Amino acid sequence: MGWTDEHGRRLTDYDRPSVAVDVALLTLDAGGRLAVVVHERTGAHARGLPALPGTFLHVDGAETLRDAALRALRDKVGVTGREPEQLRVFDDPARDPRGRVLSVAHVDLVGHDRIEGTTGVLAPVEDGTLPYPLAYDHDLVVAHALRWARDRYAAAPDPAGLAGGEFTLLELQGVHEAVEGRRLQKDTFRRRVADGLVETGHVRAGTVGKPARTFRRR
Amino acid sequence: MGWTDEHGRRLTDYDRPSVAVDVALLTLDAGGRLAVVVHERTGAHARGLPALPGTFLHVDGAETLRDAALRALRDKVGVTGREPEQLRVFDDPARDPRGRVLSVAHVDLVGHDRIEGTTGVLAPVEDGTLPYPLAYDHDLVVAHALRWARDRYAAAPDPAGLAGGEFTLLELQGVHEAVEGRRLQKDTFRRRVADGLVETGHVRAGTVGKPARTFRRR
DNA sequence: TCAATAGTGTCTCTGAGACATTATCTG
DNA sequence: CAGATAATGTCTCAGAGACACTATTGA
Repeated sequence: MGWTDEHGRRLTDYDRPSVAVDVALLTLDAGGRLAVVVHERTGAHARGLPALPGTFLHVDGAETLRDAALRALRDKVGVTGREPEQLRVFDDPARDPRGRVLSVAHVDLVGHDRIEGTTGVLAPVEDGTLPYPLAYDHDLVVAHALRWARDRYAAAPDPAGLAGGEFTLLELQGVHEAVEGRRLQKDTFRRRVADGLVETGHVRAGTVGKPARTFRRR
Repeated sequence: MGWTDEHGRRLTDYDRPSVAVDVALLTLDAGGRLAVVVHERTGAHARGLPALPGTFLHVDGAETLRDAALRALRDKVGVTGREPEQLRVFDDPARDPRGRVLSVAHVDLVGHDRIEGTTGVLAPVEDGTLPYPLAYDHDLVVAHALRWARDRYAAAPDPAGLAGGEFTLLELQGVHEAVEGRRLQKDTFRRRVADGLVETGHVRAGTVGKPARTFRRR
């Protein structure tokens, strides 16, 4: 790399920060409540508060941020096949006691079924706050992720597919209530999402009351 | 820095990327059209296409991304007193031929008066495209910045204050048409912004026709 | 039959969009 | 006065929100 800048120096003559990625992976717990996947750090070299799955960007090998985020999900909580989205960079110089570490926060939403059997731990996100603090500035990351998810769910019916492939309107409404963090009115909700749904022709039978029709996302 | 990770290594044992900030500073040119501030790079060590004002993050001294963005604006185009906002990270491994450089793109909107007399050059952003290509992936940055600006201007009247402190509704409409990139209907526009404005009590006199009342943002 | 859940008709309110009209200035 | 620009009355349409009613099932 023989390039020099306006002062005649090479890139590597300057001090560089470490760059990490952290992923706020949101999901619903068994009770249908919004939660974020964290991992307990119990090793000899990494103890302390639970943290979001994260890792350092591997510069050798030209890894992208997206690939690093996928690697963190796989290695830290055993989740694969996701498509995390960039949220923002957290750059408080004091955010990591080990040195100057920028964190490129990512966010994704995943169905509960993809979490089961993994090493991830669910931390409920009750009205925007966690039951215990997270490591580094990860509480802040979760707060941003939550706003991102709410914006997306306000704009389209279940964009992440948390309700699964086929669902009744009431099931879909439950997912939206969990993510958006507020109760919704069923008739208003139905009309809001109707355009984005296709009827499957099936019904959800075997319950008390009138069986509900099921839908797919368009 | 004695901290070690789960593999017993220090942070600085890993290869780290260079981190740059680039700022898409949007403004209106003399004709009231949307433009982005670029600078020509004519030095011996940096020739080529015009680029957005940018710089490398200074890790020594614990510089934040925001401070680096402000420094880039001051040193590269002579603009001060702004509040750039983070847009996203561009991380294509091939985006900079000098090596692995992540760019944290920022965006800001500034009144034309703050650009006059600076070393910046205005590149018009005609319906989202530039008249000539920019260095690196800066065309992509501008495209994202434009979307950001349009979203903000769709939500509130002139959030960046491009119209100045006191303006007529038609002047405000001209600013919004330039940023949003479409013609607006005056009566619809007036009602849309009315809530966010306060009447000054003055009128814009000395023109032909009925003098217009002037407003301030609330 | 009743209890429970699903689904819809309809009313109000708000805001965008558009057309046409009225108001007030300069020359 | 004419011409130009400012400002607004009013109509339509669409969507959110809410209430109440009807529909269909199991027990």
